[in-house]
Parts: sequence; C-alpha cells; structure tokens
Amino acid sequence: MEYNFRDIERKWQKQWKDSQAYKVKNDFSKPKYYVLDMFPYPSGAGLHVGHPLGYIASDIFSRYKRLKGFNVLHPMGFDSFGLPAEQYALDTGQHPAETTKKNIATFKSQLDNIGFCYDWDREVQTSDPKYYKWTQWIFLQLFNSFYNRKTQKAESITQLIKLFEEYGSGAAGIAPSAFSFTPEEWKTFDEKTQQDILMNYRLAFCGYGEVNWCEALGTVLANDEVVNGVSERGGHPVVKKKLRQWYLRITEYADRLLEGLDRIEFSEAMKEMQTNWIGKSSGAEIDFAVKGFLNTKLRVYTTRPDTIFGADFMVIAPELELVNEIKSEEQTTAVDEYLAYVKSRSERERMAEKKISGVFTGAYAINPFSGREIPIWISEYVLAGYGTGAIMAVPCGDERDHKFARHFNIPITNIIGSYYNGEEANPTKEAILQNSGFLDGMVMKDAMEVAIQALEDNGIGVRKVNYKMRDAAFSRQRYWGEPFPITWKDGIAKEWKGELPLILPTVEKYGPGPDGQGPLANIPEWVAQELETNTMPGYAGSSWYFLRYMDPHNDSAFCDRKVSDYWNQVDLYIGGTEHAVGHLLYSRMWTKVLYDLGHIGYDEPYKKLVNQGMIQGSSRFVYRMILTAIAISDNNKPIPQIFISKNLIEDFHYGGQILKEGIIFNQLEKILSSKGIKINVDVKVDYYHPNALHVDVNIVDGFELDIEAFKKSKPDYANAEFVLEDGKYICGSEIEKMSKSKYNTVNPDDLVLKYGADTFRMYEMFLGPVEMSKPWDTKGIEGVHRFLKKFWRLFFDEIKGKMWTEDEPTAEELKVLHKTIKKIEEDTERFSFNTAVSGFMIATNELTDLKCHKRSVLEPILILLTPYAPHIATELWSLLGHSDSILDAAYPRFEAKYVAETSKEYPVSINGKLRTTMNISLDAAQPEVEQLVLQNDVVQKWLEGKPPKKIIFVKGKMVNVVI
RNA sequence: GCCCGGGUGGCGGAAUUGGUAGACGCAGCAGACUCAAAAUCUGCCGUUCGCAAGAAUGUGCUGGUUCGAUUCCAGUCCCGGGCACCA
Repeated sequence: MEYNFRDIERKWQKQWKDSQAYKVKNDFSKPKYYVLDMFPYPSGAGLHVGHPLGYIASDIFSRYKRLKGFNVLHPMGFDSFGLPAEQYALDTGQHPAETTKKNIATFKSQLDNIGFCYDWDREVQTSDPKYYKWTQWIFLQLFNSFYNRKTQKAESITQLIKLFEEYGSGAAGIAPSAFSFTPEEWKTFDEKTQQDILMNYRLAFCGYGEVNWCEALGTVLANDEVVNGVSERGGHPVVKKKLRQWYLRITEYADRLLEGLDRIEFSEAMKEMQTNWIGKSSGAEIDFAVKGFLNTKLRVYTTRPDTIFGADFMVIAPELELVNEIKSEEQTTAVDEYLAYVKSRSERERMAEKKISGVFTGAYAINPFSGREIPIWISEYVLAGYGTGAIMAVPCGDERDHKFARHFNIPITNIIGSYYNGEEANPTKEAILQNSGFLDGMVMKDAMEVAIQALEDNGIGVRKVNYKMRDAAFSRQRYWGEPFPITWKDGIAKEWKGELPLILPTVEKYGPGPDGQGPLANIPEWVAQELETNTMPGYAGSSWYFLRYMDPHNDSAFCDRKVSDYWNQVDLYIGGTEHAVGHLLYSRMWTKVLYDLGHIGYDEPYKKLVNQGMIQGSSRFVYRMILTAIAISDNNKPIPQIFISKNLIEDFHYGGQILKEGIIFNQLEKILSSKGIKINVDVKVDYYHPNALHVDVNIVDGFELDIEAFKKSKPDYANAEFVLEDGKYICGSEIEKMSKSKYNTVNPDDLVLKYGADTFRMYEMFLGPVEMSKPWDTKGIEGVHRFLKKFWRLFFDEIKGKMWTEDEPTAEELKVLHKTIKKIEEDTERFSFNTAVSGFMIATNELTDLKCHKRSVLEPILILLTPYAPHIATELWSLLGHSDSILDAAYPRFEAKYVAETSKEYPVSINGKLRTTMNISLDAAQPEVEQLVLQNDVVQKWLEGKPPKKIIFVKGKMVNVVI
C-alpha cells in the first residue's frame, strides 16, 4: 500500500467536517488556550504561499495544545472592509460587498485545502452588519467616555458633566484645555457650547486634520499613494487640505500603553518599536517673546532646557499660523514660495529629506534670560504635529541643527567648551556649561532642573512631558467601512438614536461626495437624516475581533462577560511585524477602554506575540530584444518577438557594435532568415539592453523557462522566438515582495494538489524560522515529500504491505524514540518548527536504518507528528486499528533514562583550534581528563615535548590545551 | 532621515547559555537496481594545497574582549519591514 495523499486528505477532511472534529465549546470546566492569527484582508488575488506561514505555525501549536489536554480556541475570520475593494468597485462597477463575498469564498476554500483546525462556526467578518453592529457599539462607548486623569481610566461622559456641574473646569482629573469656567458658568452655557467643551474630552472626538487632497481624483490619498507630490495613479497634484475628522484620544493612554508592555511577552524589538512610537519625553515648553510683537509668543518644546543659551535660531513648522503673523515684509515672498513648496510635500518625504531647506521669516525671538535676539526660521523638518511645532535650535548639541546652521551660515554659540569640536554637534549631557548666563559652570544634566525651575519661577515656561504619538485619526472619506452611528444637527454631534447596526447603505456612485466628503454624502436619504458621512478606518474592526470569536453569535452583547472571563487573553498571537505599531497599539487601547468601563476583565489583549517573517517572492525575468532599429524585413513580414537567454545578453554587442561572432548572432540570423528578415549589421546602437519582463514563476523550473507554457501564456507570445544557451532558456531572477503584478506568486492550491497538504504544511515550516523573512522557493518541497513517503514505509511496504509488529523495542530504538519526543516537544514549545521537522526526518532515517517497525515506537511518534501532518497521522492511526481520534490522543512523555549516556566524544582543541576528539567518561573530572589528554598522540605532537600552559576542561563540553 | 530586524556552502537553513561551524533538506557528482525510465538505495559534497595523512582558510566588512567568538563589544557596508489614509 502506497502513500496516497490525495485520497487520504480528502477522506479525513470530509470526516473532520462531518464529525465536527474542530467544534470548540465554551466548556468552562477545561483549561483553555487561545491561539489567534492576524486575520487576512481578503484580496482579490487570493491566498499565496506567504499567507499560510503564520497560520500553519498557529495550527501546529493549537493541535499540540489540544493533545496536551487544553480546550483550544483557534478561530479564523476576515478583515473585510478596506480600500482595495472600494477601488476595485470604482474600477469595475461591482459592489464591494459582492467582490468581498467572492474573495472570502476563495480564501476559505484555499485555507480548508491546507487542513486547518478552524471552527468555522466562529468565523467573523468585519463587514458583516452582525459584526459591525458591535464595532459601532464600542465606538459609542468611546464617544460617551472621557479619560479621568485622577483615576487613570476611562469613565462615562455623564460623570464628566457631573464634575463640571460640581467643580467646573478645574475639577480634579480634568485635562487642562482652553476652556475655563465655574460650575455656575457651566450651567448657563447653551447646548452647543457645552457639547463643544465635552468634545474636547471624549475618547472618540471630532477635530480638524490635514489630509493629502487630490483635486483631480476628488479624493483623499494615503501617504504611499503620493509620490513626489503627485498622485501615484494619474500623476495629479496633491495638496494638504484641512478636513473635519474623527480621532481616538489614544494619547491619554500613552503611559498605560507603555506600562502594559512590561506585562506581556512581545519581542524586545516589538516593545522597542512601540515605545519609540509612543515617544515619551520630558522637558519644558518655553514661551519666547517675538521682537516687535506685544501679544505674540513663540512657544517651543525642548527636551534640553539646559541648552537654552545655545539656541542660535528657532525653527517653526511652516504650516503654523504664526508664520504669516510674524513674517517680515522683505521675507514675505521667500516665505510664501517656501510654503507652497511644503504644501506639495508628504510628511514622509519631509522626514526622509536629506537636503536642507528653509527660509528666514525675518522675525526674531528674544531669549528670556539674556535678551539675545534669535532669528526665526521655517523648515520642513519641523512638523506641526510634534510638540508645539516649534523648536529652539542648538547647533552645538544637535546634529540636524548643526547642519542647518552650517548650511545657512548661522553663527554657532559653543556652550559646551571642549566637548564641541567645531565640526560635529555633540549631544552630551556631561559637559560643563559656558556662555550660559546663570547656568555657567553647571554640569548639563544638573542644569536641566535649574533651568526648568527658573522658567517656571519667571512664568515663561513649564515642565512638560510630551509624546511623539498623536491621537489616532479615525475617519475616512470612503464608502467601504463602518458608518458612524452619529448625527449632526446645528453643528452638534449626537449618538444616532436608531437601533444598531446602522447599516451601510447601497450606493450607485462610489465616488467622493462634495467638498472632500465621503461617498455617503451622495445619498440623499443619508444626508436627510443628518448622518455622519465619513466611515471608520480599517483598524476599527480589527481592534476588538479577538473578543468576538469567543462569543460570535451573541446578539445582546459583543461578548458575554462570563465567556470573555473564561477565554480571557489571547495566549498566543501570530502575525507580521508590519502591524507592530498600528493595529497592535489600537487594539491594546480598545482593550483598556473596555476594561475601564467594566466590559471585560483584563486590559491587555495579547499575552504573547510571535512575529512571522514575510515570505518574499523570487521573481523571474525574460529578456526581450528590441529589433526595430536593426532588422530589415524584405517582404514587410512582422518581426517576431525574440527573447534572449539570460547569460547571453552581454554577448550581443560591444561598444555599440553588433558582435557578428557572438552566439546570439548565429542563432538570431538562422531564426530571422527563415522568416525573410535580415539584420543590418552596420547600424550602430548607442545603447542597447533588452527589456526585462516579469515572467510567471510557475512556468519556470528553477531558472529554466518552460518555453511551450510561455508561448501559451499570452497571445502576444504565441510566435515568440528564443535564443538559447545549451538548448535552454535561462531566466534572470530577483527577490521582491510577493505580488500578483510581479508574477511571482505561488498558489498553495497547486502545491497541495501536487504534494498534499501535509507536505505543504511541513515544507512551509521547514523553510526556516517563522520569525524570519525569506524568499519562497518551491524546489525543496520534494525533500519533505520524500520524507513523508519514507515515514509511511515504516508502516507499509509497497509490496509486502503491513510492516508494523508488536515486538518489544530495543534500548537503541527507545533511545531514538525518547530523543525524538524531547526534540519535538522542546522545538514546538519554542516555535522552532523548522528544526522540529528536521527532527522528524532524523528519527525516520534512524528508525529506517534500524529496520524498526515496532508499534510501541511508531505510535508515539505518530502522535508527535499529528500537529504537523494531521492527515497522514490520522490515516495511519486508524490503520493501526484505533477507533478513537488521534487528535485527542495523549501526548507521549519523555523519559530521560532511555537517553542517558555514560561517555562523550570530547572535542580536544590546541589553543582553541580543534585537533582531535577523545571518548572520555562523563564522570571523569579535571585531573583524570588532563592525564588522558596529555597521553593523546595528536596532543603530544602539538606539544612537541613542552608542558602545556593550561588545560581548560568544561565538563560535558570540551577540552582546550593552551601551549 | 528616524525606529526595528537580518547577513553562515551553489541554495533554504542548523549550532537553545561563549565551547566540535555547516545538522536536516534541495541542487550537484559517482554508483546499485532496471531493457529503459520513474521510484528507491549507497557513497561524495565550504574553499585552497595534498595521492593520502594532514595543513591552511572560512559565518557581510574592519577592529576589540577571551584559553576559545556565528554567538559579546565598537565601528562600517548591504538587504528587508515600519514611519500614522495599503492591510
């Protein structure tokens, strides 16, 4: 009986479905384990081999935990709202709901092919009204809450009103704002005023923000859709435009988001990225008077108030209102020109720009301590959203300021003496201050406090903690997203009074509404109800989906509290680093809000996070010659497309001269002359290089092109001709992102069909560590497939049939078994799936060599294999005569006694270089080992009769003789 | 530009805590079985020198710490991810 994977996999996938083998019950009596994948966005391109990497890892771990006796929740769903579906709708006129439905069906069938243990009854789709009902509900929780700084948590907005009624704007816990009022005044305010004030505290609030506006497309663009100031699609100009936007007040949670990192198992890199994103810093805000302006102050934020005497110029963000106010007459033209330039620049470009640019405003700030006049500049490297949007530049201490000063010939004040070499800024805190007025003679880090104190005492500055993180923009001028359950009347935002969900209406026109509004503004009935026309962004639904899986059909709550208490935090979350800051921070914040409001019992969603690396595509190229300049057709026949094999490209011409002796030329002449075409060898080609075109990697074997398949791939290529090397067409290659447009995607379906799901699963794991990015290469899959066939042969021989016996195992066989149990268990626990796969290979090779076919050895290994290759394991388990399911078998226990060793082949080094090995008892101590080693021939040869300086012996590891 | 990763044979990778670099697999080479092929099995396989024994060299690059460095430290180059409206 041979390993017929197709039948086996089909049979068991059906059996699992029919028997509901992966149904997960909310059975509170069992210990739980929650494994979560970052759910996919169901793109039209379908699943490629990069997607399942994390899913296979999580599936293996889920099945492993199940074997260990846990009630395992391992759900899957779809992040089905998003921009690409809307763009596709715009392009094709199909409704996003339709295309999304189709895409999800494709994804699901592809996922099922791989044999995942999902309980599809728990599937969630963020675009499903039954789901987004609760996204809207949570949004309203945010809308109706504020952050109480005293209690350090979210509380109801009615509580805030109570505080205002009782204590006014000065109530404890209220963040300072521009409003200041007494309880009596609050009561006299009209509704609009009250609501405007409350809007400054709501966790979901409305404000104004700048977006990339493209007039020609009538739409807002993402930063990566803007290239060099124009839209990627169409190349239309893009400018900054202020629009009313919703925001989440995530900044109030900055400290708790930082603190929470100490309680969760994320990689240090991930924690660092989040910490840097939050960007907590402490320093001071300082108000500088502006020369000639009585009531205008320039407020800067600095982390180094100790360097205030070294501030040689100020830089303010070009978009600050202040610029127009203070610019001098002579500088007006220059400033306005610069503002126009900055308006066309994306934030990304501004930050990445190496070239120094800026303009002097003509105005001067006054150093409050020395009275020195400091010129005020504008430059794109200062962004309005950071701090106050203005910095005091200290060139001797900050490299960017230093370069700026050098570039514009601004004199540099040295306040750090010999710490500054005149060439490079030095950001030290250890220097003793000079030229610094009352701070002279102090060490910088001590001067910090003194400076802040002086600022506060004189009322010109305050101590300030700042965050780089900004409040999260939470609205999109788009159609395919959750509608806000909000109505606008007389400029007041109110909770929509209907029953949730507020259904996304069907539209005829997906195009943007008037004045930069979203497509919903085109619907008269929607506008008539005064409903919000923005929709929520992609991360709304994904910020809380882990909770919905626990209780997916609950119609009266987003998740029953008893259920969320049971499943609790996600024990293991697997996903890509590209979500390091966005999604992970947002969902951490949402969890904290839900916790604060008492809806769930924990404030961190994910206990442990494992990052999967990205699988890159290995693209293949063909090289097409351009013959129009040199080919002469004597009878006006069309010139065929000619493709040159990769290593011949350079062989065609040299210095513009066609090489008549070249390999290409001979072949080319043959091909062309048969078609009545001649090459004009006298034409000089100044520049000649063939076009490199992406070719579908699926019709390339390694680097060799399948020419027939290529000809069939496009009507254009049907009559193509090829210049070959050694009879083959060799393609070029490059590692790129896996994407449909690069023709480098590989569909898992094809591999499953050819090798089976078990082979595919194990091969994806065998490629390398899950966390690491690596290029996909289908070639090696054969090896894993051969391994499974070899494993099968331990049980069945093609000719002899059944091979297993009931014999007692030998010590050697037991050693293999227990070594394998240890290896697989340890590797699985530490997510080292690639080495686990090789562990299975080693075990199979060793048992084959030992001719071991004993049930008592094979059965435990079969259980170990189940999480990795569930189909073959289940089939063999059943063939071994079991009627119960191997999915719930007892995980084998490792027993050290079977693998104990008494001696070791010690490596013996001379001066750290390995020279020989010696078998020495593991009990042997230093003196005994030294004696043995000195007697060794090889060691004696190296010693040349001299005594060794030292002998280093690490028990169980190695011996090193130092001479 | 800033933040975070990564760099080891022809290729994917292993070396878990500073202790035998290259496990396992792919590709390649030689052989067995076969009319032949497929499948399977056996052996070789970092580089250089050598018949061999062996020696030298080798984990992006330059230094350092150590009896000993792929592993730790400093610097540097290259590649990937993120930088707030792609998901």
